[in-house]
Amino acid sequence: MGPKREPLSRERVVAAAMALADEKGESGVTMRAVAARLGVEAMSLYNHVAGREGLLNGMVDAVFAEIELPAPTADWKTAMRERAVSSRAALRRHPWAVGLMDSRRQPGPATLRHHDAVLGALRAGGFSVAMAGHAFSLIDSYLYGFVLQELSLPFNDHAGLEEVAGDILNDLPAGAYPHLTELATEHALKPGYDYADEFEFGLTLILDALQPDERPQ
Amino acid sequence: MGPKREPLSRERVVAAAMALADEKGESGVTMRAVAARLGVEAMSLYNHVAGREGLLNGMVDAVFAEIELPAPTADWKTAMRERAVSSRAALRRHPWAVGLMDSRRQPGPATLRHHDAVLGALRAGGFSVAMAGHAFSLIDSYLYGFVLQELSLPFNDHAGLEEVAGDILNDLPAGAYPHLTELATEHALKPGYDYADEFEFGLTLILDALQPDERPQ
DNA sequence: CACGGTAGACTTACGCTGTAAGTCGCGTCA
DNA sequence: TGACGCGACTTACAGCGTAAGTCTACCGTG
Repeated sequence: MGPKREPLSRERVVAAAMALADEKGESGVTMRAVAARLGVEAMSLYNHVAGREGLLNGMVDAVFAEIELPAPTADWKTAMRERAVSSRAALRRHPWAVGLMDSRRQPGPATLRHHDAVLGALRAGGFSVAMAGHAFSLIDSYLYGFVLQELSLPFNDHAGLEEVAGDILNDLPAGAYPHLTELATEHALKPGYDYADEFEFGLTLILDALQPDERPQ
Repeated sequence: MGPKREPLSRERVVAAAMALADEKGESGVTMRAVAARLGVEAMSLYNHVAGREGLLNGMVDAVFAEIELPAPTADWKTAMRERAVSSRAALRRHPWAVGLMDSRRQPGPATLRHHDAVLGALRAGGFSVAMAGHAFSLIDSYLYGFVLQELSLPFNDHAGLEEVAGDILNDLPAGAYPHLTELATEHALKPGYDYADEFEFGLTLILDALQPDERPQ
C-alpha cells in the first residue's frame, strides 16, 4: 500500500552513526538516535550491525578507510609524515575515533589494508621487521597521544585557550606553580601560539631520530 | 536512635568511585553503584561532588596525586624517564583515566602541582620556556598514546596476543596483507615478544633526541 | 494460479541510567 | 523550650541498550 521504504543496509547504518557521532560525540550514538535519523525504530538496526559494539566496529573501519595509504616508496620518512598528517586529519574529523582505533577484536578490511601499507612502506625504506614494528608503535603512540590531548583540551583555538587559562590562573594562589605561570604568560598566551603547531615539532623530532637498521634483515 | 552513620565526604566518594572504576571500568561508575558501595542512595553523592562530571574531576586529580613528582635536578633526562614510568604505572592502575587527564576545565591541586614540577625539572635542566613546552607536549603525547594503545589492545599478555592474532590471521584471505602477516609470524608471535617492551624503545629514542636549548633564556 | 511455511524486518517492553525536584531531620539560637 | 533554616537524603522521571516477541512479504510447491 504505502510507498516502499529504502531498505536499511550496514553501510547506511554506519554512515548515519558516523554523522551523528561527528555532530554530538560518541555518546550521541544511541541506537534510537541512529534509527531516528534513518526513519526506523531502534531494533531494526540490529539486523545489520551486531549491537552497539558492532556498529562501532564498522565506524572505526570507515575511519581507517579515510586515511591516505602510504605508497611503498623508498622515501619512508615522507610516507610516514604524510600518513601521520592524514591520520591526524581523519581523527580530528572524527574525534570519537581516538581510543577506539586499536580496540577492535575483529579489524575490518580497511584497517588491515592500512596497517599492511604502513608496514610495507617501512620495509621498503630498509627497516627490518622488528624495527618496522618499533617505528609503527612509536609513531602511532605519538600520533594518537597528540590527537587525544589536542581533542580533549577544553578549548579549540587561541581565544579559547586565553579564556580557560585566564580563568585557571585567576583562581590560583599567587606565587604557587611558578613554572606553570611562566609557561602560560611568557609562551602559551603570547599572540602567535597555537597548540596545534606542537604536532610538527614532535613528529619531525621522532622521524629524524628513527633510522632503518644498518643491516636490514 | 539508630547508630550514627559515618558521614559522606568528597574524599570518601571519590575513593569509592575510583575503586569501582578500577574494577568495572569507567562505565561502571554510575551514581547508583558508587552510592551502593557507600551504603547510601545515589542522590546523596550530589551534596559532595558536582554530578558525575565533578566526580570525574576529583578522580583525575587523585590519579595525578599518585604520580611521583620529578625533583628539580640537573639530570632532566632521568627525571623525565622516571616521571614517564611512574605516570604509565598510574595510568595502568587506572585505565579509565587516559583520555580524562587533559580534559578538565578546573584542574585540581595535584594536577597543577604535577605540571609545575615537570616544567620545573625541564627548566632546571637548561630548557628554555618554549623548549620545555615542546618537550612536555611531546613526552606526554607519547606517554598517553602508548598507554592508550597498550590498554585498548584486545589482549593483555603474550598468550592473549597469540589467541587474538591467531584468530585474525586465520580469517584472512591467504596472501593478502603480506607485511602484516610477516610482522605477526616473524616477530610479534615469537616467544620473547611483549608489546609492553616497546615503551622503553620509544621513550629512550625521544629522550635522546630532545636537548636543552644551546643558549637557555 | 493459489497457498502454506518461513526467514528476516520491525516493534514492544524491561531493567537500567543520570539527575531535578521534593522531603526529612538535626543543630542552632532566641 | 521551641521553631527555624539548611544540609542530607529519597522519590520520581525521561531516556538508555537490547532480549524477546510480532508481523510482513516472499518463495517453493502442487
